[in-house]
Amino acid sequence: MGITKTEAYTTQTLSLAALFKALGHPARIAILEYLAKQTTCICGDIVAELPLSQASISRHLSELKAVGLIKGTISGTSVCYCINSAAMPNIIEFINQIKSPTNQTCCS
Amino acid sequence: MGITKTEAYTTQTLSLAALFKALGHPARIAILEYLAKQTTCICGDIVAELPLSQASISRHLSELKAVGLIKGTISGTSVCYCINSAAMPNIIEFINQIKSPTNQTCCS
DNA sequence: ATTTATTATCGTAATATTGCGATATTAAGA
DNA sequence: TCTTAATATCGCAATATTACGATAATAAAT
Repeated sequence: MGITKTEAYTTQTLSLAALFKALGHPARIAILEYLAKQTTCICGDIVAELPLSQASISRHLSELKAVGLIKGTISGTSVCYCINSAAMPNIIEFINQIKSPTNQTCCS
Repeated sequence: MGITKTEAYTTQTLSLAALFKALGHPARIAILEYLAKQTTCICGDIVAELPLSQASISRHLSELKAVGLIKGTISGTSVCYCINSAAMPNIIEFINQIKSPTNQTCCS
């Protein structure tokens, strides 16, 4: 990312930014869309869904997991992934706060 | 960002990712929080709000503007900024789609 | 016309991200 | 135990991001 002055922000701001950063890559959006499309957890066939190597997918999955957007459970030789709905309220709350009632006196 | 295989994703996935990427930096979160805190547009005093140089703030503002999260209108020698609520529905829709009814048969 | 104020852009250095092949790790099955 | 299968991690090269000082651009005011 280049140099970021992390010490200048609140923990909340930093964790929100981290959450959004994890969402800020098409492969990770695609992974989440795929997981959401299914009605159950996905154990193992995510690599086949995207045109990326197994190593790259694994990396993206671990980033999504690191910020709590997905959960993974080991199941034999494979891993079951599903979306962690618990991560969403923070995002929704922020967006609601942001889209709030600014009186658009000049930018209209 | 390193190399990203943009050609492998749908336009919608790419633009969602771009939107989230713009949100994925603490300075930009802080800018949006500041804009939301006000009841009117902000003309000019954003630089004083954050511990970044004028050049850096300007860059962050233009990134937010590029993805449509804020609007800016020139007003004399300064620029008036405010949040563009029109950008939010896409985000909310995606999050709602994502947090949807996965039967957590294994990841619980 | 000159100065002042405000914002944008350029150029550069430091650091982060992405993707992949290769390899390690872990668990199941023969 | 040896092999197979699935996922994770390492190391590297390519590229992107971030931040800043310096400077340009633009508009108001004198």
